[in-house]
Amino acid sequence: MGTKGSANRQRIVDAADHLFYSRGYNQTSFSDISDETGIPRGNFYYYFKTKEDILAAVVDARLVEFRVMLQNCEKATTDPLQRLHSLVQFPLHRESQVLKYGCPIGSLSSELVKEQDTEISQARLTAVFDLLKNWIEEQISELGQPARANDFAMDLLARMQGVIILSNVYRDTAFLHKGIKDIQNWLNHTLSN
Amino acid sequence: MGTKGSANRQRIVDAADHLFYSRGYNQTSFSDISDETGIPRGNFYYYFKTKEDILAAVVDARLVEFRVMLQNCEKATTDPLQRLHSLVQFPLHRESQVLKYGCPIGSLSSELVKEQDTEISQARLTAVFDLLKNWIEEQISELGQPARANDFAMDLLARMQGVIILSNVYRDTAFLHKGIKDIQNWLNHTLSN
DNA sequence: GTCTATATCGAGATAGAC
DNA sequence: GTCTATCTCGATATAGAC
Repeated sequence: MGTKGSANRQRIVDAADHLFYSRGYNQTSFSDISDETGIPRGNFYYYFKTKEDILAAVVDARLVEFRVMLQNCEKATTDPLQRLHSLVQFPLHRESQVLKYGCPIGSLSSELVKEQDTEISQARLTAVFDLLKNWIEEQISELGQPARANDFAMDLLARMQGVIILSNVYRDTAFLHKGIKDIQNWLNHTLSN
Repeated sequence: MGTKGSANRQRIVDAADHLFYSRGYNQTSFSDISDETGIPRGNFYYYFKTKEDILAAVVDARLVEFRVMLQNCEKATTDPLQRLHSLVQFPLHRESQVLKYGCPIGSLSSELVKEQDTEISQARLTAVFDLLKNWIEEQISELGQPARANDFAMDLLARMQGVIILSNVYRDTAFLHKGIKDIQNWLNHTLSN
């Protein structure tokens, strides 16, 4: 175990990760996390100074989760276009959660941009978007179109967020599938120049 | 004044509307609304039984705001395609707020889908999306393509939400403008069949 | 390291005077 | 209709025993 070892710490982060996703950060209390882990409230302060510190740990955890996801996209194939397809399909592997709770980074970001105080977690949040954005840019560059990489990455992220939001609001599984298919068609069309 | 008359009631709704948008529903307290209006907390309960009742009134107010916006789109021109362009450009008229707080209906919806208890406001929220969706469908039908109306309306809403989310997260004014321009190009291209 | 007990604060909500 | 005073609860956070 490193500096962040301890099984209990990890259990707290896991429960918080799940609860922040399903209920939202502000709607999740220490009691909720305590109920889910069986670890008493007061104990949290041995591992974290504040609730915001737990949030930071959760965001770090999501960063790791997304890195793993991207690595899986890379393992699947060496073709950058296919890798992008792999990324786009990812929400389908989490379909029921996406329909119920939206995007793990998009919905959390939306909640945290409203935060008046803390600007700290703000930077952490765009870090997850940046991770995806940079990875997409790499794939585009490998396709020999580095000049379009930035614009394209932003467009792709925007489209995915839009499809997920609408699917979530209407709990519309058909639209989620159709929206992703449309993005894939757009991928093929726009990257074959 | 009708059943919902009273200047004070209106001032409460106006302040809540603004605060729910800039801070979020759950992050806005009665004290916040009291500070902004000068009306004491206890007084709110003369006009509303619960905080959720205030939320319902705010959603109703946004419904009215969006109806007015759509009516303005209709006044501008009789051409359905131009009316859609008018709708798409709307976020630019609220640019600074959109960059800071996102979409008034999108961000509120994202916050409220997480609500475990109340299913009431849930239905109210999709009502605003439905208002936009139905209006878009009307325009498409008038263009003689009623079969595509539903799919097209969902796509358009998803694209706008996506562009707004990314603009908001990165506070990227250039992307907001570019994203809207891209949607307009897509509008022209896809509706000229 | 782990747990209980408790402090402190601010939230939504109520009662009742004026 | 308007205002003050107050209730109750649950939130984050702390102290200190074991």
